[in-house]
Amino acid sequence: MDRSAISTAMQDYLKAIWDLTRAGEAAPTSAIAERLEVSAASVSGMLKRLAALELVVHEPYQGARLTVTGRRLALEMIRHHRLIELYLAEALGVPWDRVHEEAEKLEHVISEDLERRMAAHLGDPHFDPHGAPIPRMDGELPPMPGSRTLIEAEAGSPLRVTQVDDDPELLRYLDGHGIGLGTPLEVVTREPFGGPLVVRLGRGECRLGPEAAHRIRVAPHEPQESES
Amino acid sequence: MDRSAISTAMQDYLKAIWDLTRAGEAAPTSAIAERLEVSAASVSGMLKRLAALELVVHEPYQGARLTVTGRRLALEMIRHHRLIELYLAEALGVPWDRVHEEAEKLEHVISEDLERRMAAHLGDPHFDPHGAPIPRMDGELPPMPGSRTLIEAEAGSPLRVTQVDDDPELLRYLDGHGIGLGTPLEVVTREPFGGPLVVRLGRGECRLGPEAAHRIRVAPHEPQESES
DNA sequence: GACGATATTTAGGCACGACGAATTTCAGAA
DNA sequence: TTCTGAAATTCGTCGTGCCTAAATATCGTC
Repeated sequence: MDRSAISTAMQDYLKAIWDLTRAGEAAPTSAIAERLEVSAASVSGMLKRLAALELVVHEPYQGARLTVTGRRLALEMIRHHRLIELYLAEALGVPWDRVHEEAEKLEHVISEDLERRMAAHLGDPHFDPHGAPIPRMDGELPPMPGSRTLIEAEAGSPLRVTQVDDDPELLRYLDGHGIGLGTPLEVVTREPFGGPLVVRLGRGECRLGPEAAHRIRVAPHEPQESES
Repeated sequence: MDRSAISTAMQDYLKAIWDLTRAGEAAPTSAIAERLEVSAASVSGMLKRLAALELVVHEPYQGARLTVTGRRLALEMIRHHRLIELYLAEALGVPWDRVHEEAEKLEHVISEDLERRMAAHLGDPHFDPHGAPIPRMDGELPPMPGSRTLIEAEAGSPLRVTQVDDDPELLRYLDGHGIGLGTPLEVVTREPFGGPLVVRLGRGECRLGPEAAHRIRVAPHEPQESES
C-alpha cells in the first residue's frame, strides 16, 4: 500500500487521526469532523472506507486508531509537510506565515526522491522550527527524550521547552512572556483542575493558562544534541 | 478568471491546445485526444465546457483555439512547468530525465509567490535548457527573434539552433549528430515533400530526417543576449 | 430506564471526467 | 453532384469521490 493508492482527502484524514491520537486514545469521530470541517456523517463514511483499506481500526462508537500501515502513511505526509515548510523558508525565503498553506498542497504531490533531496539540502533535520519532530523516511519518529506537555510536568525540576504548537496566536502569546523553543524553565506551582500554572523563567516568574500549557512540550534540562 | 477556478484536467487541456496551435491553425479534436490519451468524445465534451468558460473558441468540427484568457492560463501553466523543471535540476540536482514528471504534478499546485521566488533564484531565465521560451508572469512570451523550424528555414544562410523538442529519443539522435542547443549550422539542400535535409555543421555535413527537422528551431546566427 | 450526547446508516446529491455507440458533418474522390 | 470514409459530436451511462441531512442506533450517566 503506498500513498498513490489513496486520495489526498484520505491522506488528510490519516494526518488528522494521528494528531488526535496522542494520548493512546482512539480519535473520536467528532474531533476528526471538527478538525477537517466536515460533518460527523462524512467522517463515519470515510472511516469505513479507511477501515476497508486496513488503514484504520474503526471500533464503532469508540473512534478510530491508525493501523501500522495507516500510521506509516500519516507520518509520511507529516514528514513531507514539515520538510517542505522548512525547505521553503530556508531555501526560498518564504515567510513563516505562508509556508503552511503552501506545504498543505505540495505534501500530496512530491515524490520520495524529491523529498529525500530536500531533506539532504537541509542537512536531514530531525525537528522543525517549532520543535515538532520530523518523522524519518522509515516511518518512525526521532527519539524525544523525556518529552511531555507542560501540563504533565512535575514541579521543581529544571526543564527546557522542546516544542510549541504551531499556532500564530499561541506563538504571539508566548513571545510576550519570553517563552520560545529552548527556553529553560521550571514549574513552581500547578493548580489542579485546569487552574493557571506558575513557572520560573530565569529569575522572574509568570503565570500560564492551562490552554497554553498543554500545547507546550518540555524535557528535562540536560545538554542534548541536534534539535535544529 | 484564475487558475484555481478550473480543474487540473482543464489546465492540461489548455496546455495541449496551446502546443497544438502553433501554426495559427485551430487544434483538431483528434490531436488533443491523442496527446492526452483520451477518447475524441471526451475531448468534445471538455471543449464544450471550456468554451462555456470562455477559455476556448470551439468552432464545431473545426477544432479549438484559445481565447485571450485561455492562452494566459495555458502560458501560466507552461511557465510553472518550465521553471519547476529548471529549479529542480539546478537547486536540487534532480536528473533531467525525471524533472518532467515531477513538474507535471507540481505545476498545478504552486502559488504565484512561490513561482516568483523560484524564478528569482534562477535569475529570471527566459529560456529553458532545451531553448524553449519561458512565458513571462504577465502571460506573454519572451521575444524570439527570427525563430522558425528547420523545415521552414531557407538554405544558404548561417543559422543557430535555438530550441529542440524535449523528447529523450530526439535528443539522443541529435546528440549522435553533434547537434545541440546553440550549434551553428546552415541548410545546404532541402528536398521537397518530406525528403531528408542536408545541413553543414562546421566543416562537415549531415542528413536529417524531416521528422527531426521540424522539431528543431533555428534563428539567424548573429550575436544575441541571454538565452540561458 | 430514560435522556442527551455521540455516532452510524440511509438515501441522495453533486462535480468531474471518462467511455461506447449512434449520429452528424465535412471534404475530397468519383 | 453524389457518394463515401474520416472526423467530430451528441447521447446516455458509468464510476469515483466526497459530502450532506435526516433517521436511527448506541453509549454513558443520572
